[in-house]
Amino acid sequence: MSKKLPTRSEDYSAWYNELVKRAGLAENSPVRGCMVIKPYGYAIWEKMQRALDDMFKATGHQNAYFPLFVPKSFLEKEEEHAEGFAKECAVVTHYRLKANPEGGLMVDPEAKLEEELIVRPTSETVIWNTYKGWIQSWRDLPILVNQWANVVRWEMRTRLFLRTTEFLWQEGHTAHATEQEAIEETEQMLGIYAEFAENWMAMPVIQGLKTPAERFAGAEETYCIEALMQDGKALQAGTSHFLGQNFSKSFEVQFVGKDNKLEYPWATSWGLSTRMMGALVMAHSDDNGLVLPPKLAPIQVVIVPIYRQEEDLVKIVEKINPIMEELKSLGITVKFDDDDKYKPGYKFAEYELQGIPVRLGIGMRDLENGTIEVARRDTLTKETKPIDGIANYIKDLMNEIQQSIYDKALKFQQENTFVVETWDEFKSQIEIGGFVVAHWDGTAETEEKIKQKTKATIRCIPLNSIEMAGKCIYSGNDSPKQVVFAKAY
RNA sequence: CGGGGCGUAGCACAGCCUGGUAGUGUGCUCGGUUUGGGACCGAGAGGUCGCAGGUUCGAAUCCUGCCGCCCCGACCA
Repeated sequence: MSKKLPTRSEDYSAWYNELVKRAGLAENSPVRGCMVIKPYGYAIWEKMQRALDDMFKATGHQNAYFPLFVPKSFLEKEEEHAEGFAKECAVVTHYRLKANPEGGLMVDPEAKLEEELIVRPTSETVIWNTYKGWIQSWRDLPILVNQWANVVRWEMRTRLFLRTTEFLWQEGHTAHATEQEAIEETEQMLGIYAEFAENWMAMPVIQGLKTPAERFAGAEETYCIEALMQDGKALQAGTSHFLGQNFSKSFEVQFVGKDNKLEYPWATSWGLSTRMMGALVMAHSDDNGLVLPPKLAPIQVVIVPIYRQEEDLVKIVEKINPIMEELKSLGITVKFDDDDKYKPGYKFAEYELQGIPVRLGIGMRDLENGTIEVARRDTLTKETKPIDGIANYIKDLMNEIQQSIYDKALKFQQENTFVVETWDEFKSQIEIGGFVVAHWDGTAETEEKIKQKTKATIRCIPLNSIEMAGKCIYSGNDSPKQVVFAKAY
């Protein structure tokens, strides 16, 4: 195996795949389209889970768990939903194997299920079937539930983290007495996703609405956050759906309101998946490996001792122990790497590959001078600092790095967002990449034509886009506001 | 499902065209010297060459069939 990663600019895809594997995040599994998330990758995912879960709880949500299997009849109930997911479902048809006369095992034809079970591609149907039993009165509402789960979508082509057959996510499913309340919930959760992306992942996003063509199957309105990757392609990073009364009607869920009238509750659902791991990699990493924002780094500081003799190491340990304690008491996760199987240079490269935000180096020279070497992963800069007061310095540095990674990503996003007025400009800019802001006449036909001709899709209609009359770049018809186009993952 | 490519040591590959009984890098094991940016020297372990059949005195190499994987498209909250 070569020691160098491929470079980002030469072959982005190869760089990404190699990085995900080499940094110890995940690898392909022998099972079609599925991946193995390795301990280091999972540790980052756990930090993401924790951050999101805290935000969900702070807004009154609770966790619950619903079945993996969806009876086919459930999936059929909401027509658009059924149509949208039908093409990508794994289906359980039998419940038993038996010995094959020719060796090995075979499906027992006697054990055919009367009704096929679908491995959930999403849980709206099982959950609304359950909510039927939970909701009778306005007093039962709202229901604010989230589940952490795995889902299966049988996509034709897969990519580590970005589109795997099985993936992990959270899906929130809420029920409300009024339309207004449900819309507010949808928007609130989108806001939480945006806050998570920007404050935790240090990844700026555009919040917006999907066009009807890009909407979740069965939703009245789909809100999303869209991020820009370093190769100029967009990535849908999270979605929040206003489901109207589609599911409550399909599953015949009704409640008696304060006015003693029967009503259908209003629903939302919102999800964010392990795809965010891919986003994290593609948003910040460089040719030396991952760059993790401190808030999501499983290890925030690594200390590498540099020594020749065993007694030198003892001296270093003596010096470093109180600093480790101090860092821990400041809430910083720190690892001291005295593994003598590898040389310092090897360790430096390895921790850079893993994106550890700060590396401290300490050797005899430092012990004499009362100093320590501080290396930043994000800027790849090194400086020698006095060892006194180093813990507090590191504490501040964590915040500075978090901010600096965000600023860099924001600058990249801004520099790669282009406003275009004409079809020619549009075509050439889409080829180059980035977010392309342009007028659109609002029709599905135009949207489809543009997609066919350029492979660009409307990523979203930004929530903050201002009303500004113009002409559609494709049809020349009137357009009330600009939308964001891009090629997407 | 279409178009292209690949299957040889843990990993990455060469060898195949022109058949002669398997090699390089890296990783691994042991010993020694090293240690402030991926160390060096020496010794060693590790492969039914994807599977099945055929041609041949002889097949990783040629032929046929099958299986698997990757890339590009179609598909994709």
